[in-house]
Amino acid sequence: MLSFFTVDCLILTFHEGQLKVLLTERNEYPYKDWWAIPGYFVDKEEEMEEAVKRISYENTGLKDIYLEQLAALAGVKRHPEGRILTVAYMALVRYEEVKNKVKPITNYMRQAKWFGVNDVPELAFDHNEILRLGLKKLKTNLSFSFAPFELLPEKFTLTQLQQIYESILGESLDKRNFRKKMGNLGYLKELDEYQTGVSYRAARLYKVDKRKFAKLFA
Amino acid sequence: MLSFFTVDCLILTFHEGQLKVLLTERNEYPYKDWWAIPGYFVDKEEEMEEAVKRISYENTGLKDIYLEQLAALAGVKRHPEGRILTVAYMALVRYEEVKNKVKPITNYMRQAKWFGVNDVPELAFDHNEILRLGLKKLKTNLSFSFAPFELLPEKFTLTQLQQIYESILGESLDKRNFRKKMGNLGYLKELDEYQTGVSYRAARLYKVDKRKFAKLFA
DNA sequence: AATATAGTGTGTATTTTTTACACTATTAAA
DNA sequence: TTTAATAGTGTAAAAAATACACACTATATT
Repeated sequence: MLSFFTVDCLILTFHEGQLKVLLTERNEYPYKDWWAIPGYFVDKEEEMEEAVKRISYENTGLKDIYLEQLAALAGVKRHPEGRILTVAYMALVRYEEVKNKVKPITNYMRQAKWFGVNDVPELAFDHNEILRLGLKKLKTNLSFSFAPFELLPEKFTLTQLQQIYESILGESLDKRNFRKKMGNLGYLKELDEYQTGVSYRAARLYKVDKRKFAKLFA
Repeated sequence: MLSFFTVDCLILTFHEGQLKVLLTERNEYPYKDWWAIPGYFVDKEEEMEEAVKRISYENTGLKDIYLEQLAALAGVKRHPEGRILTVAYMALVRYEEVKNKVKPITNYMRQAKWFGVNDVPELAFDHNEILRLGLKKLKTNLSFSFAPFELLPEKFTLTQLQQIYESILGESLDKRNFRKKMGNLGYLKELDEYQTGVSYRAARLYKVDKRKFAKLFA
């Protein structure tokens, strides 16, 4: 009589100027050998978000990540053994923090790999739809979401921030106008620090003032 | 091994200048005698949206209504017999079309009644949270959603439209600025018809040009 | 030392959008 | 015919968004 269902976790990051999604190659029926979004069954006594955190930890080695619920999908035919409802979440992670940790710790997945979001094969179940929902939500909420900063290191350059906006919106933005607007928002703190290790003029670093950000959207 | 879950359907309408929500008084354990959002179990072979339509039909007598999925809620303790996942939907209906039909056809509910959304008692389960999610979604998506027109008759006055915006946003708007902006959007068709049955100057009626609307948000 | 490369950093003019604000017109009922 | 209720309308100022071009800095390569 209890609910029996799965969670799927769309894990996105930003690297090499584009949004990337972490996919795993399934090693289990159904859709064996297909690429899929990480996901698994929720334990009977486990809160749904805990399950998502567990699954994303197993795949990225990260705890305490940014999560948003996307949707519940429950098509009668989505699983060959009969309807299995899934609740899809989206997680945003910083590439620098995960790049050496990514590997599926479970044995029901063969390998994990980052794919550019525009370069994703046909996925198991309705996982292409979940990706579509995640990208749409990112885009729709961009102007009042903390999401862009979840994809960046604590200290970042305005060019990095602009690249994230551009890849979420799918269009290029004017540099001067972008900086003017970001400045006007008032929640970016200009630091007296600069990029290191670049072979060109080092850019100034910025931080988000989380208090001011939170106050704006309270 | 199949998923077993419920759907809940937040049914909203607009009447007497305010948003109203349809609540039913439960006649069944748990939360017997509490007010609740209409909802019930999804049949094994039934698509989730079909279940929502069935439930909203049982409560409003209407078919073909506007539906949006809000969220899945699955707290381990939300049901005393153990975790029951629910998928919450929001339905928008026209008061004129439902006012004489509203009554719960099922026997697990005692009565159905419209409540102003700011005048809702403590509800069964996590239903106050579902209401909150629905109102937030309405507000967030207002500027690119067809929702306002789902609450109005096919032909409506600009004052009616403004009242809907005002109650969704929770603030009052300037009449001239509102009309200017609506005019600029370009999807309202001015008709050569006027209100009837009012004891003051009759207002002009308008329609939405659905094609133009769809084109704008494609 | 010269050159190529790549990304940083800045200002202004134009257009568009938003905001603030008050009176006249129409109708039905008293 | 007066009253009450709501419909309907324009303009100016401010703010925000957009379009647009060039010089600067650091490094790597030859």
